Amino acid sequence: MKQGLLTDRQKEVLRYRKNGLTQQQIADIIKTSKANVCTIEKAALENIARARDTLEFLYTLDATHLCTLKGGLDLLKAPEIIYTEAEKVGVKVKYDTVSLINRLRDSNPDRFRGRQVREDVEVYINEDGDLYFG
Amino acid sequence: MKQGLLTDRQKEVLRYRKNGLTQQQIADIIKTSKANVCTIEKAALENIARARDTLEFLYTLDATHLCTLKGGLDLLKAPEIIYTEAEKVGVKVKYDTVSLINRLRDSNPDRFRGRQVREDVEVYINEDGDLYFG
DNA sequence: GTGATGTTAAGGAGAAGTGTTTAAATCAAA
DNA sequence: TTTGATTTAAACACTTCTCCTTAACATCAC
Repeated sequence: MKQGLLTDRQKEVLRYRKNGLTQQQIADIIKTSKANVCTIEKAALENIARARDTLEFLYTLDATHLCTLKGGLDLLKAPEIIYTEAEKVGVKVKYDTVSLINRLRDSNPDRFRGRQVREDVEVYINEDGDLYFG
Repeated sequence: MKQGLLTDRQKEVLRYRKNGLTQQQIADIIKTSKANVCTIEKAALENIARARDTLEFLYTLDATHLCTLKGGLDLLKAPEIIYTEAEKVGVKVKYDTVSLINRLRDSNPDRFRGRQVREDVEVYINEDGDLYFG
């Protein structure tokens, strides 16, 4: 099985960066353009973020499905819906209104436009009142 | 940015599996063959393993490069090399000979053939004597 | 402004991943 | 042994990723 998201190239660049080299210096070493080094580094960081996100998802498997935030919904109405649903299943949400909205928006910025939910968002909650969005 | 390694299909299958459904039952629900469900589930688990592996790599960034095991090297000679190098940098390796070899082989099975190292393997060590291979 | 650093966009070639089907193989339990 | 569950392999169309180049743009320090 292929293992690890990062390519050899990406690891190489990350190591050099960790050692404080500039993109130009790295470009000289690995014989390519600095633009390319930038691209490779960016891809590497995205891959790391994706890895984190993937493991984050595993939590939703242990959590129970709470509700679905329908596309078109006003983001500011989400907390009340979630609090109500959480109460039904007897769990206290561990986030206040503001941090709940922040968590929601941070979970996947692409799914929101201003105050509006663009696509359906599934909401999961675990025993601790932790929320996950999928 | 695309986020998460798992496709919707893969998440769907994992959720049904978590709920105890058989591959056949899932196949009926999502209207495909059970073989396909198996493939999707397997791919999902591989992706999760890859995510873990990716984050594991981050540790090597905080570690210092110890040495390179050259292709063709006898695997059984690796521990001595590593112990010697670790001593030079003043760190005690936290693995005995046997578990060191196991860790090495587990790190990436493809890189070994029997007792022989096929490709160069970079060895990293951190302050705790933990080893990472890249 | 000049130079160094970093980012972004557009495009291309090759590699890899995904979902799918079909068919065959393994495995455990009734 | 027969049945249900799971796994594997091969093949195919599609999509996405990766690395690369070139060229332009944005910061920031000197």
